[in-house]
Amino acid sequence: MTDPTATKSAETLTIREMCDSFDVTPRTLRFYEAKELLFPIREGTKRLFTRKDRARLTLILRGKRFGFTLEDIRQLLGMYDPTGSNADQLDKTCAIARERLALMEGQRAELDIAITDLKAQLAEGERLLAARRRQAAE
Amino acid sequence: MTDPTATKSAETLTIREMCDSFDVTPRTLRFYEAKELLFPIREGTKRLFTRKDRARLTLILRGKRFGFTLEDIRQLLGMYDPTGSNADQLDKTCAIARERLALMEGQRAELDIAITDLKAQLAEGERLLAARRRQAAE
DNA sequence: CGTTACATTTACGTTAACGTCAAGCACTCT
DNA sequence: AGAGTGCTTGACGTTAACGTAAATGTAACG
Repeated sequence: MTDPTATKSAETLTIREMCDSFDVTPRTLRFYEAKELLFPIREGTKRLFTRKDRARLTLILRGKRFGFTLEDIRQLLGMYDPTGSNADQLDKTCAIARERLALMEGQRAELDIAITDLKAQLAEGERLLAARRRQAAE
Repeated sequence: MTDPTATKSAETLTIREMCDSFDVTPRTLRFYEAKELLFPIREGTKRLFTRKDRARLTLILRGKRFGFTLEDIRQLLGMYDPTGSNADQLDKTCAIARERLALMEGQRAELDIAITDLKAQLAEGERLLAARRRQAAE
């Protein structure tokens, strides 16, 4: 037992299980693999997604929601996974991370502005609506 | 003076002035006009951008930074500009705005998570780097 | 052993948001 | 009048991030 060749089941997910739990299509997962964002185990011809793949996918999907490109995300993922981290590779990755961080904090500030703006406009819009309803009720 | 046919200058900007002050290309402005996001005055063959256009462009560019599509943004702009706002049009626009608002607040929450995550990873990365430098100095 | 049910690869299609010519007006300067 | 500069309208090209279809494989079920 715990046969090293028996990589299947329990800890790993099939492509379908993966799709269901993350709400993505198989095409997307294969695409991410082609772009070297995920590295599922190949059991014969099929793919088996590990815990690491799941963690990475979580980060990928999160990154996407902020307009980062997959290439941006691929570089950032180096940060979360220390494979092939020689000295100046890690250094570069840190530099990238600092840039992104600054970018994200700027984005947060802008988002706050946008939220405040939109709230104000919404209030105004609803004020107008209320006024019209009063008008219509006369 | 204040000739109503003389729509040019002072209050309005040419396409180039517009491009320079917003850091976009002419192509972009024409594209936005084609998509009905901007409505510059046509002085003969040329475009003249009004104060309203500038306000709209500010909002467009802001919206873009959060991954909203131009179509999303076009709908939101109805909110900020009450032209053609009959009763249930305004109502719909408010509904859209509320959705977006919820979306943006969710996005802000996630952004906070992502920032915290990235900060932690960055700290870890730099800790590793420091350790290696001590190693290399021995 | 046939077929049903997914998985896989290959490859072309699609959408958004512009970029990049090409060719022609419109002004202005000389 | 000629030259230059900038603006205009097509119209085709491009990139990212997948969608979708076709052909093949394969694992399990009855």
